[in-house]
Order: sequence, then structure tokens, then C-alpha cells
Amino acid sequence: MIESEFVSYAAPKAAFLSTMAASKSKNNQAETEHTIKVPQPTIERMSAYLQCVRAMFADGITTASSTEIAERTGINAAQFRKDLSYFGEFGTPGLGYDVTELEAHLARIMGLDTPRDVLLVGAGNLGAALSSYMGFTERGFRVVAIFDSDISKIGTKLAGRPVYHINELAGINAELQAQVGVVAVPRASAQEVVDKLVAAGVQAILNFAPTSILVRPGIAVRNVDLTSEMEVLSYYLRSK
Amino acid sequence: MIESEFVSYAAPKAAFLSTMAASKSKNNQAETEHTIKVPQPTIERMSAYLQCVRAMFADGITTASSTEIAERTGINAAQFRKDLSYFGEFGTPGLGYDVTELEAHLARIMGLDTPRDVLLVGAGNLGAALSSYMGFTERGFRVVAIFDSDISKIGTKLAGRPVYHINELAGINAELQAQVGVVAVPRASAQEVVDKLVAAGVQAILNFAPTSILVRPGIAVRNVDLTSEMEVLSYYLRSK
DNA sequence: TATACTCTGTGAAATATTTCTCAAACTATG
DNA sequence: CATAGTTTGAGAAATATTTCACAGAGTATA
Repeated sequence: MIESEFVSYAAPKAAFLSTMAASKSKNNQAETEHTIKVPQPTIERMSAYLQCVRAMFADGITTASSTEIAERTGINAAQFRKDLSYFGEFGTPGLGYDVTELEAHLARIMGLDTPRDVLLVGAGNLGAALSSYMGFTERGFRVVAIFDSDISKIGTKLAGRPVYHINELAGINAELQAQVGVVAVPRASAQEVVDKLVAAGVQAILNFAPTSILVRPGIAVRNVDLTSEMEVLSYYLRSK
Repeated sequence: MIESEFVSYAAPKAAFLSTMAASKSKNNQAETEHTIKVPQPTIERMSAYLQCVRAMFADGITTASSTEIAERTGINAAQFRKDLSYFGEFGTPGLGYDVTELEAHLARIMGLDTPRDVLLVGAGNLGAALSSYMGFTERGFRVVAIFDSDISKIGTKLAGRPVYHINELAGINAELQAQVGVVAVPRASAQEVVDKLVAAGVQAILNFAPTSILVRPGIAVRNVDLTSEMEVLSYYLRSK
């Protein structure tokens, strides 16, 4: 998991310059007098706001107040305004936010103006589902290559894309230069795959293996552990 | 998302009685002099500890100190001890924790001593992957019925289980009494499906649809938004 | 253009969570 | 059974995050 995140802060209007995703240490305070920390939870909520304003746009809404966005997302209105304030000023007092404009700002803040190429490792059930997951494509994430270690799968196609052997990863990404890797392999091979992705130049990893993986500082990791999610639900079911 | 969680606190040794998963309000402080709040992040880490001690057990390790668990999980040792302390005392000073014993305690705390029946809604790509996801089965979550709204899918089988029509959900669960629902349907139908699950008596929902869903207080919800995860990674890739 | 509203942006206060620290508890050994 | 060495459990301190509350900025209307 990513613990700290710093954003250089320049002028009040629109300010998101250099970034550094760091891992576990506490002394990566690259603080200068103009550096402001953006809380991790804020980043996660930004994505929710983006989803929300897109839904509002689809509903034909052109202007939204923080209160309206709060109602839709279930996030406190002050929280929304505070979150945005880490990045600049995007609203109009007395009126609210222009939906189209806010969408563009949020997308840019999240780095979604550039499409991202994605390497998928693991052509099993989950890998197959992810390779054809429309949510990724819709939002500008393109799975450009699929890898597996199972010889019987090499050469077959998944969602129209050929499956390569995992050992070809570095060679193929020397060409592709994809920055994002998705790990959909069993627990036992997860760390090994992660190491190969990082060696191939991947900067961000989405890990579906139910195990904690280690990466060097500067590599962003998000873990999606389905088992863990179920266990958390199970906790809330105790004594029901 | 689940915001608050309270656990009745009884004696120092082993104490986790009544629970209440609450949603958005701030005034659900059912505080009595013996009530202690367990932070949400603690619950999430408990699952990681469980994973860790199981891996240690598999490695033949019989005793573990908080420091060793910290190294494996990447979580601070004091954090681990503090987390456990919400539930009781499980270690031996000077020695550490008995791996087998700790595993049993963690599993019980998380409510994993009872197997959980799961209803899966959505027989698309993701639903198919989830229905055969071994991680669930391994850990005592059994998908007992699968539902979809697509008539062409009704009667077909997914991972050996028949697919029923969504309208049969309530009727079938009157029999099955499953408490957990997994939502793997498109955004547009997510809220509707959630409402049907809740109406059918489901108490906990794992939502894969990329939209915020509303449930009445007392229903636990976990959202797994793959798109959002990607967007968070994208944020960390900005300016790289 | 004055007046009554509304809503943003943001310091300050309130909460929540993590980390530090260390007394007390236990082990292991001679 | 005393002593040296570990490690837990938990109060207190440090950090982080959320929420409050309101001045100031802009709208809308007459």
C-alpha cells in the first residue's frame, strides 16, 4: 500500500506538479516551504467525485454544488471542498461547480488525460475477466499485452490479444513501454511476477494476489484482495 | 463504505460480543462504559495478519514475535499489538505468539469459524471468474446460487452451478438464508440488485459495480472498484 | 446598483489513527 | 532461584484526517 504522497504546491489556481509515490518509510518528507501533502484518502475520493460528476453529466446536470455532490457520493460536503482545495479552486461562490469543467479538472488531476498502457500477467479466470473488463477500456486503460507461465496457454488469445510467456515480458515491454502492470496470478508466484514487472520498467502495479508484495520505493502498488474483502464482511456478520 | 464499528468490551481476555455495522451518521455512539470502538483500518489489517500467520504456519514456524509479523506484513509492530489489544491478549511476554493459537483467534475474531453462504449476482465475465475463484472456497465462502437478468443465461451453468433469474432471488434465498451477496453487474443495475439482495435478507454486500450504492444502516458494504484502483495508480504516475 | 441569498474555500477545532515508550510479564540459563 | 534478556500490552504523545464554522465572493432579483 502507498503511504505518503507529496504534491508541490505553487499558486492558488491549479497546482499539481512533481509527485513521488513512496512506500513504508516515514522520513520521506521532501518538505519545502511550498510542499503540501495530499492525504491518501483524498486521492481515493477524487476518483469517486469523478464518477459522480460523470453520472451527473449523463443526467443532464450542468451545475453542481458541493452539497449535491455530497448527497450523491455519501461524502461530506466540506470534505469534498477540502479535497479539491489541495489542487486549486474550481468552483464559483454562490453557484457551485460547472460539471463539465470539474470533470476535466478531476480527470487531469488524476492523470487521466493520457491513456495508459497496461500489462496483464495471469491468463486464468480472473485474468480473462480483467482482459475484457470494459471499465478499463472506457476509462483509457488499454491492456496491451497478456502474459502467463502456463505453456499450454502461450499463443492462445484472450479477448483478442495473444498470450505471451512471462519470460518475454521484459523484451516485449522494451518496445511497449507500458507503465502499469496487473498481477492476476496465484499467491505463490505473485512476488516473482511483481519483480519481473518492475524489472521491465513498470511503475505502478495492481495486485490481485492475496499476499503482501514488496517493491522498491517509488513504485506504486494497489492491492485488491477479494478474500480479505470477504473476511471484512464476515467480521461485520459476527453475532448476527 | 462502512464508517463505524463498535464492539462491546467485556473482560481483558477475549472480548468480542455484539456488533453493529453502521452507515453514514455520526450519532450512532451506542457507547456504554464498557464499549470500545475498533477502528476500521484495524479490521482490514486483521485479515492481513491472518494471511501472514497462515503463511508462517505453512513455513513451519510455530512461534512469532510482533516484530517478525511486522516484517512480513510491512505493518508496524506496535500497530499489530495495538490492533490485537482491541480483542484481548494473545501473546506471551518474552516469547511472542503461538502461530497456531493466533491463527485460531484471528479466524474467530473475523467470524471465520462459521462457513458463509454467498449469493452471486451477475453471470458475465467477472461473475464467471468470481464463481470459480478458489480463494473464496478455500476460506469458507461458498457461492450457493448465481443470478442474472439475461434470459439467455438462465438455466446454463457457471462453475457447475445453475444460473437463476434475478426475480427468483428472494424466493430462493428464503430457503438458502445466505447472508452475503456479491454484485457483479453493470453500473446501471447495481442499485436495483442491491435492493433485491437486501430485500432477500442479505446482510453484507461485496459490490464490484463502479458506482456508489445506498443501503439502510446495519447492512455492511464493501466496494471493489477496479476502475477507481486504476485511477489511483494513474494519479501516482502523473509527471513520471 | 443595492439587497438578500447562496455557496466556496479555508483556518481552526474536533476526531481518529498511528507510533513511541516503558513497566510488567515471561523465558531461558547458569 | 536469581539474573539477563525478550517481548507484550497499553498509556501517552505525535500525526493524520475529518468536520465545523464563517468571512468573503459571487449570483439573482428588484
